[in-house]
Amino acid sequence: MPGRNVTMQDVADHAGVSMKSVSRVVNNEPSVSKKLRVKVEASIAELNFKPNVHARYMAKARSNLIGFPLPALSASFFSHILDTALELCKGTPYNILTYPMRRDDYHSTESITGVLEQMRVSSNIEAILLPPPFSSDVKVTQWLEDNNVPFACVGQISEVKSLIHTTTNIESGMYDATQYVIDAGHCRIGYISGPEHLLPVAERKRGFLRALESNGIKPDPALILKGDFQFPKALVSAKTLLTLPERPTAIICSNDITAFAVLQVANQMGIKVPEDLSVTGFDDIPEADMSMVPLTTVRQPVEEMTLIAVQTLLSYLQTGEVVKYESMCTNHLVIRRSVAPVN
Amino acid sequence: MPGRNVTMQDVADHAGVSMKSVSRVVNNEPSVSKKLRVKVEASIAELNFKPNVHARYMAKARSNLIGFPLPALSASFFSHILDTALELCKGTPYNILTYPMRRDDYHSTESITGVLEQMRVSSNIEAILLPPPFSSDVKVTQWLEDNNVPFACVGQISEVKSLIHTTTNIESGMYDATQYVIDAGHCRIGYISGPEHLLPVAERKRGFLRALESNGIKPDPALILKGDFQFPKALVSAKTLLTLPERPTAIICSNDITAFAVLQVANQMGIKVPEDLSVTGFDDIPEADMSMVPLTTVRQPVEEMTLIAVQTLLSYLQTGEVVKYESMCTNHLVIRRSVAPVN
DNA sequence: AACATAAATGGCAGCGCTGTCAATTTATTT
DNA sequence: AAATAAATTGACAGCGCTGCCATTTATGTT
Repeated sequence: MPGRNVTMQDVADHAGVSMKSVSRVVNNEPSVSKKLRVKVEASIAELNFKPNVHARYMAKARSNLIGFPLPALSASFFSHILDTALELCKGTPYNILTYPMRRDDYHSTESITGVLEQMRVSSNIEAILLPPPFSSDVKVTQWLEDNNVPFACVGQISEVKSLIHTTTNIESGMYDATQYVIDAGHCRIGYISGPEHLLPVAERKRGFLRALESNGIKPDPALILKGDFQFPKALVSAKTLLTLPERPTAIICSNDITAFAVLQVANQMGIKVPEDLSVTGFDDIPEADMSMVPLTTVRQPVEEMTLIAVQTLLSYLQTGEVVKYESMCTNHLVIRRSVAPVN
Repeated sequence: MPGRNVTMQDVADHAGVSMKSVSRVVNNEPSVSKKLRVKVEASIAELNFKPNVHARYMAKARSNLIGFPLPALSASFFSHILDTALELCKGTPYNILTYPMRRDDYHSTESITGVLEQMRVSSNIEAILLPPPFSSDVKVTQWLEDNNVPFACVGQISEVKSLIHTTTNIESGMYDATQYVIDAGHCRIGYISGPEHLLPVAERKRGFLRALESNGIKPDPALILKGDFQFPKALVSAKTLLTLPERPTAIICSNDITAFAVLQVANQMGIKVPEDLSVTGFDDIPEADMSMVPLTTVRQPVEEMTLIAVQTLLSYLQTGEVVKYESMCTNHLVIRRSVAPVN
């Protein structure tokens, strides 16, 4: 066991200055003479002093902590957000405190808000960076608003006003994807949706429908299925669509996972993609590019959204001013090889 | 902004008892009368008191914190570990503190240990739960040992003794996979390795080689390639293997990502899997099952390993005794559809 | 050179909690 | 019922740091 840790007082004694001076150096406060700074920094280095975060959070009225609830989901997506956010906090006094959520925790709104409450009260966080799927859960955002917790949403939309919502033109992203498929000559086009009570999911569908309409294609209810974004159910939907007497020549999926299911079922049935069936996804998860036939899909600019969300949060926390209320980033179609001209 | 938070003193005043009594109730200490407990719990509920973690970590000599460095990698794998670990901490005084690592942070050993040092000194963590890839980085484990930080490794092996290593019979897992392919009649078998300086990666290769040998197949150097576990390089390796004048009828990959690359290249070249080419992976990441042709691969029992690692850690922290030094879990072949009898 | 002003440093309380030990209440024994 | 032991509760310091304000030192002005 390592012995007692080096404290600020130790450094002060070693450098022959007051503790407060050490504190000033550590926190880069102004009005510190060069001489003092050099001396103290030497002692810090020699003793290998690291300030104790808990003590700091205790002493400061403000914790300088931004909470980030980390969903226990397959998660390159969240790593991406987190990575960007951490990068932005570098050089500011602020820090990200991740709150891993257990799977159970986000089935009920109650336990989500329970965790948020925990973050707020126990750890004294000053704001929350809210990633999907929480960012589009009205009950969650409502709770945050009711409790006066500043928060910024990444990548989704919600009716409740956060400090800032970063979102993308989801509707037109899906419109573009659909148009692209239509341009390839398809007109019997299947669609597998997700949990439509979430606004962004509904948006996706609207984009699809609008593209159909503006091309004079009447939506066929038999070709439009409801899914849940999960693989197992998507498998069933895909099979349903592909065993139709007159099956679609293209299937548009509301997320990439669903598209993978379509790919798998098609392959199993001997239907060739993209020759006999075109498929598109949404999200552009990393695996979309690693798929057996690389998936044409819509990419959300996660990094950009996070950047805006965190910058807004930081500037709000530091100045108290809100710069913008909503920011629309543009997503775009990533064309790979899962769509081909109709046979 | 929410006003001042409810403190333990507030609860004490409200209940008309001393602060220490509230503390006792909150911490479930013995020798608290039922009457007191009821009274205090009522006040806690009424005031919605939540203890401040920072204050607690300050006051306690021991922080009751286990650090978990969270690699910013595509990460259902880590969520799984985290989830299991959190579950196990429930009901103990211990907690997991995640330390998200930025991508840059784990390219150099120096910055990894920098982060670990940070965890140890700044947050006063008592132990570390070490997931891959850190768990097989000797420099990291060595550093932990040198600094007397108790740690438990999940899922890898390393020469440095941690409190406990949980690992699997990697070698024989790969042996089984190879044997399975050989049993299907293949004898021209390609192999794409990973970063072999990591022990577990070397183990995988040994298993492959041993299976070849015990079946009297001489390893062909032209068929054995070195990769880095990443998709782009795997793409190149796959192409190399499949454009060979006499190309292999099966390719064994040292991880699933690599196998995906093989699948993609084969598809692009019009080589049918599994009819014309059998492929196996290793790890059984969730996407293995969602692949266009579901991947036959070797599954590591992550949950079991985490369970053992965390339990050992907890019991060590609470009793000071070390129960075991190494634990071998068994992985097993998950047979799906990417392997078929040789044509 | 004497004074005013600004810059640099130090002293001390207190953030919210728990550990130690002392004070009080309750139960047990003779 | 008094004396002793056991259980329960409380008072207070202190964990390591920062905010506030007092003090010292350097800088500028006439």
